Amino acid sequence: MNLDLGGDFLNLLAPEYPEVLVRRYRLLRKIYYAAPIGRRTLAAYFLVGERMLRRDVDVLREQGLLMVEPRGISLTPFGETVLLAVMPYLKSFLGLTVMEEKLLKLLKVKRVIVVPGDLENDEVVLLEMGRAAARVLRECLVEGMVLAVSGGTSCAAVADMLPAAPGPPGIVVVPARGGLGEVADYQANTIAVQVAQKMNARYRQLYLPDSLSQATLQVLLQEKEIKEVIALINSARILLHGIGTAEEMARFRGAGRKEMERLARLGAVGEVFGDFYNCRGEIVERIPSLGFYLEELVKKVHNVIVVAGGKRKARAIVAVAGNHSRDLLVLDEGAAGEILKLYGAGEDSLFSPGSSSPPPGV
Amino acid sequence: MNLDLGGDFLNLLAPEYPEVLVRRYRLLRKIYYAAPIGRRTLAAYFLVGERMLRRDVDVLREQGLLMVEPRGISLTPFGETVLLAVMPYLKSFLGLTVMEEKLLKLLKVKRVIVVPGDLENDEVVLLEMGRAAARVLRECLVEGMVLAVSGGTSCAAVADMLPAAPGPPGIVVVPARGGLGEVADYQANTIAVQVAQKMNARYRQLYLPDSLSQATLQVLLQEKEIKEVIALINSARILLHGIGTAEEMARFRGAGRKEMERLARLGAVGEVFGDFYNCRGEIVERIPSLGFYLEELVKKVHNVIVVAGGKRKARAIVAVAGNHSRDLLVLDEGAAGEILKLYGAGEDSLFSPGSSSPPPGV
DNA sequence: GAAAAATGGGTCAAAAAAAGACCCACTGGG
DNA sequence: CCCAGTGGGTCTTTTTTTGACCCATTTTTC
Repeated sequence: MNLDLGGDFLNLLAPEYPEVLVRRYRLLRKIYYAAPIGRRTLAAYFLVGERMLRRDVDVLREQGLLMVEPRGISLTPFGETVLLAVMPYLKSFLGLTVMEEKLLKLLKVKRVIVVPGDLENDEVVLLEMGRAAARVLRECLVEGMVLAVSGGTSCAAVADMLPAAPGPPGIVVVPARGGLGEVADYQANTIAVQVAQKMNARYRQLYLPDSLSQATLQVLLQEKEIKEVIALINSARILLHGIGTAEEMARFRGAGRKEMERLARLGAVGEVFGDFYNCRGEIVERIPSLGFYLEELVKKVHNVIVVAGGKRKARAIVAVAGNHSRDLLVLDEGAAGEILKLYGAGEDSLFSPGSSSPPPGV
Repeated sequence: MNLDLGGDFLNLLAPEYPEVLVRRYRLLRKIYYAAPIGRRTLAAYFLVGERMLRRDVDVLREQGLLMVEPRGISLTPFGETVLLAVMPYLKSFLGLTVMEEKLLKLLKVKRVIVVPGDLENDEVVLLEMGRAAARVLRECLVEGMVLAVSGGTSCAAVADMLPAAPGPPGIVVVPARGGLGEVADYQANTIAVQVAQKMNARYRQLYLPDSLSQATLQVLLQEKEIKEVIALINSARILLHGIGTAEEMARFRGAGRKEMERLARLGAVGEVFGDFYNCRGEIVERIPSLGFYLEELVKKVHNVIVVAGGKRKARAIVAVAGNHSRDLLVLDEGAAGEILKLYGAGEDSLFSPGSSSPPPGV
């Protein structure tokens, strides 16, 4: 699709246009996810004045894209259609399509989806990523498969956005790891349940705290229930997981200051399943938790789907997906832009303010 | 190219954008043809305030598309590049591409080029049409061919825009008709000379007033000089001509009121070479002028190129090109839109104010 | 069922941007 | 040499935008 070039040319004639376009799109998207929602709530969300937001709402209402009712603002059916239909064009327009192509070359992934926006500015981006991943996830499901899901906000978003419709028969959903001291909503166990219920599938739980002494772990691993679940995990054909930054994950696991410094010295930037990766994708530290590690698992799994977003995760994503094969990577524009800025030819964008794009001059 | 749909979707989010886009494009184009040109002159041309025009100029200057110097405003090399490159995208954006496809089906022409804008609002459209026709014309030229050109402003524009570069050897340019009482610049003779000189080709002139008594005509036709030129005309392989509206042409030939009424009664709407066509493409009246008529000529000619624009010529164009084979029709958005409104599924556009496009609502 | 929170619509004044109408120094072609 | 035409600057007026409210109503919550 050679729309990009044309879009760029057209933008030279009306350089102020992309900004409003993106602003209105974000508005539309937010309403889609939060409807019915009020004017003031929206204004607070986007950190703009109430009146300013009102103007955009008025324009979009006049276009028949949204309706404003006493209970709040929502999309019209037409608005929903447009929101969905406009996505590929907007992606082309924003250069996300070429970003995807660049990332395909840069990373060791079979497929890349870049979602417009930045997780760190706009939380609906997380839902959007979840929706994208969920759609692909459903396509991958085959009768009788075991699906392993990890924890974290990203995976939770996938579960959230998964349409509630029966999947193929015989699917079993298992958590890909034990419980971490997280909020229940973001635990692998919780997410596994949610996914299974939406698809009307079976599920198993893994009651195994993540941070245990080796001795205790060995004892627990003899338990029949736990052994069974671990066997299931190891037989998974689909694996869905997120990526953590080394710093956040270490802090999260209650690492002391000494340990943090050690990780930094080792160059750890990304974390998955207790394994810490440096920027070249080498595992520099692993927290012995369960009897399996990601690397062995990944080799047997048919489809590995990764979901991660936000600028701050750029390095972590490259660390994990740069040298280890993944089948699908869903990320956001913020992370994608940062990755290309760090490791490839960077492209600045509109969603992430601060990096304005000066015209090429003559 | 499915850019149109995307453009439409994107326009739903920013409905005010197409207007500025077109306005800036017209500005750029006008400067291209009239550079160096001053702010005030431009403002007068577009019928807008000086300050308003200034803003657009400022924006485009900041984009590096044009430079403003003491002698006036002109395009930068980059601006010229953009102006040329943006054309196909703009045409898609404005729906001209689909217009071309519709016209191909509606009319009996092998190829259609619709130029953005309306001749009647913006005179550079004429030049733009001329440029488009000139480019194709040059492609058609083969060594030793005879090229017959007609008169009128449209053909004059083609001659104007023809790049001054030698064509294939042995080309002979002849006027396709005798002199009409027109301004010299628009006479077929003049245009033939201009075309020939630009291509460094030979040419012949036809000194034969268009409106003569049959008797006088017969005498003149015995002249060796004239017989030779007529023979050349009849051997032409390329024919370039415009289209006149019946009314204007009749008035132009000094028709009385009675004759005008007669033509109207006959349903004459278009005129070419003294032949008047009704809307079904039938010749309802012919002014005996030379020994040849268009129909016989067209059959022998390899390439017939027609250039005509302006809303008021819509009916005439259909009358001539609707039932008589033509190889290339160059027209403007105004005429194209009017034709489709009259004879096909009309599409309203931005160049022709007055026909705003309301959103489809829900 | 009542109270509380949130909704859209409206209004008004302040602020900012746009627009119009100039004047001025200067260039460049005739 | 002159003078029409040029861009730049500036002033005021007008329009638009923006912010900050209040109000009647609906919806939710307790």
